[in-house]
Amino acid sequence: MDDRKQKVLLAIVQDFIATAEPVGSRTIAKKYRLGVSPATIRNEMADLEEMGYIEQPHTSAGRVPSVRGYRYYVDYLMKKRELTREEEELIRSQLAKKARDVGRVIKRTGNLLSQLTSYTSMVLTQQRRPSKFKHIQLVLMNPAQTMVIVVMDNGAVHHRLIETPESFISSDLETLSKVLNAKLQGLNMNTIRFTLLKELYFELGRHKHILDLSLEIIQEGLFLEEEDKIYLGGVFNMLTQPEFQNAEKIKTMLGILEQEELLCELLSDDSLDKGVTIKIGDEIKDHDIKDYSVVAAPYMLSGRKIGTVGVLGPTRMDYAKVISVVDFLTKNLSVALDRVLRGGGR
Amino acid sequence: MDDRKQKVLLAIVQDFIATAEPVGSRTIAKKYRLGVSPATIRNEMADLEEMGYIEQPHTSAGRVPSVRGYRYYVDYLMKKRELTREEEELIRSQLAKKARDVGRVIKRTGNLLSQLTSYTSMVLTQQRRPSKFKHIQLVLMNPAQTMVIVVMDNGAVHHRLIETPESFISSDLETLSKVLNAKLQGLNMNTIRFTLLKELYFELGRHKHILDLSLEIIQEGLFLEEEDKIYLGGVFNMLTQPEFQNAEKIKTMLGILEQEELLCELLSDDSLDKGVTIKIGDEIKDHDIKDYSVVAAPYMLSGRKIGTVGVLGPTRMDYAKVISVVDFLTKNLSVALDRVLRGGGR
DNA sequence: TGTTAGCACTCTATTGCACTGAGTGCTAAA
DNA sequence: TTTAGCACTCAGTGCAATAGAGTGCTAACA
Repeated sequence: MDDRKQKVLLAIVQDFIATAEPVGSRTIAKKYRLGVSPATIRNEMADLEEMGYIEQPHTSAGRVPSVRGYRYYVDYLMKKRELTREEEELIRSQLAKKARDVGRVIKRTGNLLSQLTSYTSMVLTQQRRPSKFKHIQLVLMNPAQTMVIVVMDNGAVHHRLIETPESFISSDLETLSKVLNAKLQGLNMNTIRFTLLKELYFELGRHKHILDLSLEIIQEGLFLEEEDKIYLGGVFNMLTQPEFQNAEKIKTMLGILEQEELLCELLSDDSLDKGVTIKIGDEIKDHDIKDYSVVAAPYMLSGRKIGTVGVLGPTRMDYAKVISVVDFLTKNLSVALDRVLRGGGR
Repeated sequence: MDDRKQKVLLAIVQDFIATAEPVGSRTIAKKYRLGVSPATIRNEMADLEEMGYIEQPHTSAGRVPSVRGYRYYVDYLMKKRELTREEEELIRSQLAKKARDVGRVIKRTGNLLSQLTSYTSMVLTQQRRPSKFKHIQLVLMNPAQTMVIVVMDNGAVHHRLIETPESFISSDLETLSKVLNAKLQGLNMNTIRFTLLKELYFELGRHKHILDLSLEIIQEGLFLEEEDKIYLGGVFNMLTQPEFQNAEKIKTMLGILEQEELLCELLSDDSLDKGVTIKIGDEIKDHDIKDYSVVAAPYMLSGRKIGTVGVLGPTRMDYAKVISVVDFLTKNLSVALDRVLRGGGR
């Protein structure tokens, strides 16, 4: 692909990203000053179309980038864009706000991302680390109920309120807690099951009911927490994009957004990479999603990946901007999370 | 309002609910067999319009119920609808599924509700009960980090990981936990602040850092937990309704749904009532929402209201059906929650 | 006095049609 | 190789005619 073709392709992609209208040869000649006439550009465009980089919605319309065209643009033509002072400032200040829990930070991140890009943001939180039992605590809440709290070594805390016979008193529970803690310390599920159960039941047989429930909660902690949660932000925001004049388009889009599993898969799939990943149109398997692109990047906590941030928008999205925002944001998010999860909360 | 007028109004509301098209006099005469001619019905309709129960989109269109018309229908004309076997069965089976946590049940409820009604469901969880301190537990996770867990008497559990000096050992933390538990038992924030702080700091001065953080977490537990969370379901679902052919309508609707505070307010506002509440169109203050109605009802846990379930749909919604579903669902939800929060989780 | 048939009238929605303008591809000249 | 010129295509727009749904009113009827 010669130099001029690249320039023409770049012009088409940029213009289409900016206006959402098919781009004609005249427009390019005028706006992008390639020093040649529209006719020449038409010839180049005919070539580019043959090569599969651009398409024509109908005979009398201008050209539109194809998925392949976007891909070429993203890989070779696109200039890196730096964030403006204001954008950096906004991100920093939002993430610096004191936040009480992770959920809050996640939500704020999503909104921020959507606000900066005008597309829909997705934040996935992953918990993939296998965990071990760390601590159990039984707290008598009232004569008939006990709170069972289980702490895993990866910092997860599970709790549930259970019914207990009125005969229980605080010190019973304390003893029980102590024994369980001593016996189960640092074990994972496999180890717990075979060696210790009999021993435990023998020793604490009297409290069978509570023991059952406790073990069940521990089990949950060990097995079931590998769950991804996804947060979406700025759906309404994205509707200001010109492609969404049409009710059908909106419906398709909402249809995609309601398939949480699909989105989760989309985001967790990048898991290998460290940096920003870009998926364009039908590079994604799902058919519905052929007119959309996703820009995603993982975020870390103490060097370990704990989730992914992504932006979903039309294939026509402003990749340069989105990429820079996602990149900057994920880096700063890691810092912010560290502060919330560790420090004094501010 | 005489008997025949009621019949005409009923016919108009029913037909409009079913078809979403303005209803003409001929249609009523034919489909609803009132035994009079279209001309007579036209006279009645003119009266009903004058009385404010129906409206005409334009001169050559049929009539459409006004908010007042819907209100009259809901209050006086509507026949109670029983759920079908299948519907009841579906609700029962979905709620009977074993669920691991409340969030899961809430989500499932929302989806169920939306599926049954074809409108958007909203589930609000409220935590309005003032709580007292019940228990604090410090767990050493690794040489440098400690997990602080605070249990409130209403069953809320708060936790956070904090940094601790390496010199700490498990028994330090145990002592600390014990003292804090003994001193702070059953207090609310006001009491804690004045009497005990000095005493505590004197006694445990050596551990000032950890004490500060612990108290902060307790404080959060006491003050900040009055937070409502709302879950929305089946937004996409609702788009199958004929009013959403138009992109603008969809945007307005999504605009409403993105205002979480507004929705929360809408649902928490019914807090007084025990049963199903119906708000139609501009009976709701917010202007955007004038074409929508909300049917809501609270759900309970051990006799105390802990949240609200609602359905948001066009004013033209099938009230009879929605009301019966919401009613049945909230009643069963209470039972299901009880099982999850208490029992063995299934 | 209430009901009904008939009719003129209103207004929306649809259809067909001509026209405009953007944009192309091709050809021939520079 | 580039460019000017030209015929051609096709979506979009505006306009007029038409169809159809529904009304309100009047006068006749029971």
